[in-house]
Amino acid sequence: MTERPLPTKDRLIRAAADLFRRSGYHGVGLSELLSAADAPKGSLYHHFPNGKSDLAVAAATWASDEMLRMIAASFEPAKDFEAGTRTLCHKAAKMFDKSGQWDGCPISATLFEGPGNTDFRQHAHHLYEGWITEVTHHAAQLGEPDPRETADTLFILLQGGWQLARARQSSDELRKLPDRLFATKTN
Amino acid sequence: MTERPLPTKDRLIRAAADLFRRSGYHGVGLSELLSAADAPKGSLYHHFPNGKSDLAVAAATWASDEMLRMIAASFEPAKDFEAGTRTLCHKAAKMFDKSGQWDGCPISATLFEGPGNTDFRQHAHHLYEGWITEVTHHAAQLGEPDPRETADTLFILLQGGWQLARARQSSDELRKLPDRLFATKTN
DNA sequence: CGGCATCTGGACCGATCAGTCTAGTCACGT
DNA sequence: ACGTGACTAGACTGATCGGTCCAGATGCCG
Repeated sequence: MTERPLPTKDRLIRAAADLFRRSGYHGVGLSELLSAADAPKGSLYHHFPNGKSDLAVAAATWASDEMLRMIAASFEPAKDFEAGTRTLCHKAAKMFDKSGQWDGCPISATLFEGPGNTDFRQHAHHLYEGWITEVTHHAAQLGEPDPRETADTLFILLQGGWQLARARQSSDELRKLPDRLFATKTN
Repeated sequence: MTERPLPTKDRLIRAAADLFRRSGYHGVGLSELLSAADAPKGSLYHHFPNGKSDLAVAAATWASDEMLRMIAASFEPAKDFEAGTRTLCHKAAKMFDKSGQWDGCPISATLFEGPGNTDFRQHAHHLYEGWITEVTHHAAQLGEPDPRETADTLFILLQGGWQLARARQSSDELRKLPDRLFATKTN
């Protein structure tokens, strides 16, 4: 992929997304962040005038966009909704393994665990609804009877499944998700 | 909301459970913690020699025990597993509303977002398995065909549903959980 | 009463926190 | 070659962090 001469701003965003997901907003210090991104403090406050909080929003948004891309890449080539769901859960499991099996959801770790700030939480809500809207769209496209409710259910399963996978240190919990969703629903 | 008859140690544990759930382990300072518990620093280090981390483990364990009690109270008087599940989700919804609708799961906020410490995470795993074991027990007791898998699913739904409820600021997401679980499962 | 252990109160510590500030470097248009 | 704005570099600051320490209460035995 394109990873060669990544500009400082992007290095900051990616390092932030990575570290916040691992330790939560308050669990990451600026010094750790900057050394991970290999950037000096001046650059941070040049690109993100409000410092850590601005960077956190950017990092969560970037992570959310990646998730949207993953959703689209799973459902667009799918024959039906079940196939797309299986692909998505499989991709999520791979991401889980690649992350070291301890990280949480990038959005909740960054925004929900962040400052008491209401803007943070509403932004998290906005990003989550973006995921659900995207899934709803594909569910409708693929002829699912109740796309809105189905998308909600898939969101819940992914969030809960990720948590269980994290506790058990096993991405299998994510791979088994579609079975839970479709086991009795084959009509 | 005065807990005056409560001994200092318990006041610390409850304040910690409350605050960690709201802001995560790193998001709560000792000063905030101590003023919430109305206790001086000396008491903390008397009751919890290792300080914040000891207290966090105690708080998470206490919160977990409360959850175990809630599970037992939901399933013991239940005619069947579905009834128990509905009671449990209803109780969870009430707890969600009472918590101010922004707090997360006390265990993951306290232990997963805590220090990189492996002990923390394994303890979280241990507590979670305690919940699942308890639900498995009741599911078996109430004649559910596959108690282990059913308990896993309920755990996933509760974790994911709580997250969605938090984003949407609506405990209805928790109340609707049993419908998602039993809608197509009317065997 | 004395003697001892448990618990409390808070002053104090070095480390680290997020954030500020300014001098210096660099790329690029002219 | 020069000027200008975008960007980097890191020393510095005041606040707050978690943690230590010990003198004083307090309770509970004799």
